[in-house]
Amino acid sequence: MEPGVQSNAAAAAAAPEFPPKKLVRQLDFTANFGTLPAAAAQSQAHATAAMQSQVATSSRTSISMPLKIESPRSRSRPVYDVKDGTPKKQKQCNCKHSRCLKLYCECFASGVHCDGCNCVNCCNNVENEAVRQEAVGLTLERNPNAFRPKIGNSPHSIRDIREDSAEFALVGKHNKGCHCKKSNCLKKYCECFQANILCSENCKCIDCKNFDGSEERRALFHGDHPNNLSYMQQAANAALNGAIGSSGYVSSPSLKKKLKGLPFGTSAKDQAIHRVAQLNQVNPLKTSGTAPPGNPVARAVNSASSGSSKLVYRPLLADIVQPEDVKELCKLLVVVSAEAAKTFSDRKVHEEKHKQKGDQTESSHALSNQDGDHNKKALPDDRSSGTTSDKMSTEEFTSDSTEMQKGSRPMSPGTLALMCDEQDTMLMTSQNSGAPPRFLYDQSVTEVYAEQERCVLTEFRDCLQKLITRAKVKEKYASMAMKSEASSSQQGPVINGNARVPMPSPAELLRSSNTFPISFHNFLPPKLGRSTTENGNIDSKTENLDL
DNA sequence: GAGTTTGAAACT
DNA sequence: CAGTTTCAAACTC
Repeated sequence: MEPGVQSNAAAAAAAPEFPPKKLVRQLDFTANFGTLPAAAAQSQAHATAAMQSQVATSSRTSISMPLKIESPRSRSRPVYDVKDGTPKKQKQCNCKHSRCLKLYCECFASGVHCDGCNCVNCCNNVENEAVRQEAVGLTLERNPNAFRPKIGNSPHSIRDIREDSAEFALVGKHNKGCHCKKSNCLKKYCECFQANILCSENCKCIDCKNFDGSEERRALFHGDHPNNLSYMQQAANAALNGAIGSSGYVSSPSLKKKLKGLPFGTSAKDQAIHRVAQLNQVNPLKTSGTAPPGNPVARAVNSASSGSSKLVYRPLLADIVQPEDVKELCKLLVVVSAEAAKTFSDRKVHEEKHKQKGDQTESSHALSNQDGDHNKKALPDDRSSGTTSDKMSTEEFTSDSTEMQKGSRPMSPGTLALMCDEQDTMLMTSQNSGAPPRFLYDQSVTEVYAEQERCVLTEFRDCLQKLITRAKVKEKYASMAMKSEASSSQQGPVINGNARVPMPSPAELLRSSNTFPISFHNFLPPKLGRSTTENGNIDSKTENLDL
């Protein structure tokens, strides 16, 4: 073994100043380095360097900050197994000429020591910590943001992604943007693609096809590959777990074949798109402001390109769940959440009043009662009408309230991330609705969250169950329709249970059938008042909710 | 597994 | 800042 190449175990043992190698890399959507000590109120470069220094010397700071310097390269760890989604062993670099002291090296770029890598002359280890630190300094000198996450908040959040886009994209944006020229931003050469995000206006790519609404991208992510959904699920899971684990995302051989098989730049359609892209200069995003789908020309081409002769994958739910339904559901859940907060607050107020009343009664009658019973007696009777989980959530979180006050909130990072945008709104809503604000902030924020989460998840579950029922019914009808078509010997290609036959297609049959409602609207719960009117307009209860 | 392609990083 | 070189990963055969 070369002297520079170290063993993983030795590195881990000898490098207590660095986090364990297998730490899940976290997507820092906030990129919030502003939480660094005021003492580090220098440039961001210094802040980052100071952070490394702090970490390296295991010194001060109880401040919440990433212990590990995030990789600017989203292509690195963790790698998830494409089959079961479990984390695989991390990748190892193969550097030969950089001594693992430049950003070429994934490990170095990730801010971790090389650990069981196949590198040559590695200096990214404990034995060469001085050299390494020097390299870190040089790198930061060149680029103060070198070790910051490359993927930041998206300017086009979920709401801006076209609802009818079938493909899945994580919300995020490459801070620097990619500069791809030949990969159409649809290969892992592209940092955006690798991070499973759409190219943004930051990108300077040429002939980009990694935009929302891109047929090529859609084909790549949808196709008829049975595992594609699981890939997406995996990516979503990785994201929810704070990782940008796209590395294992397109790594399946079958999907590679699909990639390989894509007729990039060969079809007339592609040429048309190419021309449009060129008309849009390099990166269409830069000229259209949003995405090519916002560009009428590009949209037209995309639309035309999905011609009638092409086999189109149509999910069974395609006719049931309309884009507006998803939006609608989201709004409903927001309302449910707000309602839950309000209800919870009202209940608490009632409890307080009840308790005070009880105190007065007790004090007027006898002083012999023990104080310790007050809280238990104060538990409201009306809670008995609640569900078991209702009680549980309240009680178990009440016991945590002191811990919560200390700043520790028993909430998953995923939940936090999901709620970070909404929680303030929720609390404001609750306060404005008459709930004692101090109570919310000082005691029961966690309880409110728990209650909201419970209500939202319950509502969502109910919707999904109904959706499943609809899908089953539809599947049955589709199957029947196909059989009848087959028997009339006008058989067309069948994809996933949806026959593409001259006419009438099962979808048309289904649409024209009154047997069951097509629209998702129809089985959204009437709770809180339907949030859409008959003609599909959103009523005043939800229309001002900014999703 | 070797060779090629690709695009970020580094350099001029 | 633009052009070129270096580099290592992704990809192809």
